[in-house]
Amino acid sequence: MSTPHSRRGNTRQRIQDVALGLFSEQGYEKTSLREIAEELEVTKAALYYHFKTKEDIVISLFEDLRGPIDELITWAEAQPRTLATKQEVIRRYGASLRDAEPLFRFMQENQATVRDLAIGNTFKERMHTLFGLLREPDAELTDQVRCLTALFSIHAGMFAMQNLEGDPEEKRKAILEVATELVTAANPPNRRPARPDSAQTVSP
Amino acid sequence: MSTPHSRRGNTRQRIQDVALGLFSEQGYEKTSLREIAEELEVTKAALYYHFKTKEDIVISLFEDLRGPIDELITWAEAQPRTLATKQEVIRRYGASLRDAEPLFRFMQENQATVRDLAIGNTFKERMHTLFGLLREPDAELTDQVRCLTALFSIHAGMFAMQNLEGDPEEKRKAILEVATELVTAANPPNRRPARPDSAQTVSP
Amino acid sequence: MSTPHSRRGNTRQRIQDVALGLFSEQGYEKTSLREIAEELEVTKAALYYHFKTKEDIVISLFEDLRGPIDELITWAEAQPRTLATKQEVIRRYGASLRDAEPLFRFMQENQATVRDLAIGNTFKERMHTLFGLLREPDAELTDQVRCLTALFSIHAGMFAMQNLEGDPEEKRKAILEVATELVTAANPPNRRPARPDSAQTVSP
Amino acid sequence: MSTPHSRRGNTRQRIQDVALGLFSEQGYEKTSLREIAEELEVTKAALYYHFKTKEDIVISLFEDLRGPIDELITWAEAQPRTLATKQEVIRRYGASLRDAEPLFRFMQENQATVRDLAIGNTFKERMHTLFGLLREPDAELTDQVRCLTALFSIHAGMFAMQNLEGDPEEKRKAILEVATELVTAANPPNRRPARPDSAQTVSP
DNA sequence: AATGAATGAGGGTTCATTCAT
DNA sequence: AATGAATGAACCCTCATTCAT
Repeated sequence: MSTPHSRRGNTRQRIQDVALGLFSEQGYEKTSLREIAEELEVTKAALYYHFKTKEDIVISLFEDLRGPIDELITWAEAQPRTLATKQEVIRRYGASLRDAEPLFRFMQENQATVRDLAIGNTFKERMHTLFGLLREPDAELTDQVRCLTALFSIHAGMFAMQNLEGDPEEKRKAILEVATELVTAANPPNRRPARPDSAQTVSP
Repeated sequence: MSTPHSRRGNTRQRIQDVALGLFSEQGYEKTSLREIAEELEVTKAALYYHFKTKEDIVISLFEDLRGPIDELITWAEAQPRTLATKQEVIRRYGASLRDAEPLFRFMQENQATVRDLAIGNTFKERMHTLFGLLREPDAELTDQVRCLTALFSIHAGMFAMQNLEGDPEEKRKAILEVATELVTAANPPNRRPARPDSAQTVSP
Repeated sequence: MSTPHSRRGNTRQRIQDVALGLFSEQGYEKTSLREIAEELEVTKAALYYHFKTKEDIVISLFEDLRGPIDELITWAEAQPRTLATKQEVIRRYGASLRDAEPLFRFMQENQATVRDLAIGNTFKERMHTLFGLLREPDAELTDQVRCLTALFSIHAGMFAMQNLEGDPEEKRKAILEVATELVTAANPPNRRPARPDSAQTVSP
Repeated sequence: MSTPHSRRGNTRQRIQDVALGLFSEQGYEKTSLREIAEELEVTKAALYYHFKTKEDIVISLFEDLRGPIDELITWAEAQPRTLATKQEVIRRYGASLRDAEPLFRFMQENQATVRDLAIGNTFKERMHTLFGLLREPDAELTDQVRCLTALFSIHAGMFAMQNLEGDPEEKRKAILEVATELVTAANPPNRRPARPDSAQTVSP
């Protein structure tokens, strides 16, 4: 079962798994290919048979995420730009994240690295597109911030709350609830009477 | 002004400045001491005259922040645990961040690194303490999330909004406003009617 | 014509062609088997089906040249050691070179490599034998140099003149003419009145 | 005298010496920095203190040659374009070569490498300039070949004759003599009667 | 006739760090 | 207050080669 032979055929997958684990645990730069190879009990050179560079491993990891998020964007763009749609975007985005938690942890904690990893920009764009789907361009600044915060609370929340007591699934729900609230508040039904209570920013 | 002579005596400071700049621009691991030294037009060895290790430079950077935040904590702990106090905590925290923006950007984008940098834990604890000052331990999970999100929106918002149009100072204000709202919502005056309507925040 | 099917049976030849092309373009060490395989759209392992080692590919290339040159030597040794014979040696040698230009370019530009490639010595010996056929052992040093230069001008000339304007075939002719002149000058008909002006080398 | 201490200050020079030795003995690609470092009893990293890259070592070696050859070119360009000048060019060029024999051997035997070493082109240009100083642009093709051959015989001759018996200095003289002859033959005094007899060079 | 998967050795390069001066 | 010279460890990556299939 675990002889060199029986492993054939799934090495690529195993590399991805181990790499993601280590990258998200220790950071990208601090994880060496030697380390990955050792944990897999293969040689570094074996990694290079499956991936052209270290960066290529990361790229392949991101590819798994691309699909779901692109689908989400495509779906949202086809919907009417209503509050209900936006709330559903939040919900679905949260679901995507749950399935890709380690990868998001990696992104979250290695932003400086991801930033110039080429794939990084791709992702930033996706985020910006999502943001564009939630906000109204002519809305007040505070509303824009609400939408952004909604998005980020999903990202950050997941990891920040790991230390907190409580059932993970319930925490997830709570995060989504708050994010939904934020989006809701940012998209008032009538649009004119810009939340009477809201900040003293505009209006007399 | 910038002759070798006029630099006398402030090299330590200059190292910190350049290091912080590069760390927050490129990330900690990707910034080498050689790079720092070159930008300062001194030798690497000179850095070691002023700092014992690379990590020591980071530590010294964090020290500038320690004071203000410790003061904030001390102050808050001496206040009554009211909503007003919590709102003031948010306000003051936001102010601290503005003064230390590059350092926070560095923290934000190099979490994986900062995490095992010893000083990292110190900071995490501070954050946790701040969090403890905002939340009510027996509050509902969503309220806890609100407080956490308030804190994070201050962190993340600053950088995420750099791409957004608009006057920086106004954006800052908007972020603080949303954060304040979140804390406010998380600390309802009466405590019973756990806002089902949410967001509408204040009201009599 | 170039479908996988039509290639059947001539892979060995194709490897040689591509290898020679790359070796002479980029040098032996800088050309990897991966590169050769990729250009042929086969796997590296396929190369090993046809050749035992990388060096073996080179050896096989040289083998094509061995024949013609050995014939030339055999022929020359059977002739009377006259000037006419020597001139014909030059002519024939030049002809061999034209047919094997890339291989000679490879030799010329990778001497350091060829030198310890085993086949290298074989070739050096052939060259020395040719040299022996042109020169008179008891001739003056300058005459020996003339013969050597004749040989080299054929080698080097071909490549050095690539940058020069002019019809390739005419350039070839010009090179051969000069080489012939050199050999002629090195083998004076009478032998005694060794160019009165020439070096003070021998003398009575 | 040979303690780590007494070596101080001349390491750079020692690296150049050892590197040139090994490069010209074994070839550039086959000489590893480890090898150079070991022969010097320093670490590879020490090499990088003195030279930015492996290529940089080669460049530094070529720099020693640049001066003399540039001087030669400058001098020649200031002279009248007579046969005597050209003969003197050959003489001086030969002298330069003697002082830089190992480097020329390296160039000669690693052309494929030198070709894409950046400095390689620089040198090729110098050679072309020298060639331009010897030949008459409107001369017949054979005369052009004579000039080129003159230049090459100096290069190649040096190494090719190493295997030949005889005093090195005398061999050098012989080579120069032949090269001079070639240049002389390529620049007939009267210019019209394009020597059909050639080679007999001098004559009264 | 050729592939897929892997290896072991080694490549050049960079790093944080040290220490005598 | 700072330098010049060097180290040791590690890095990512590439190579020629092997072998079961």
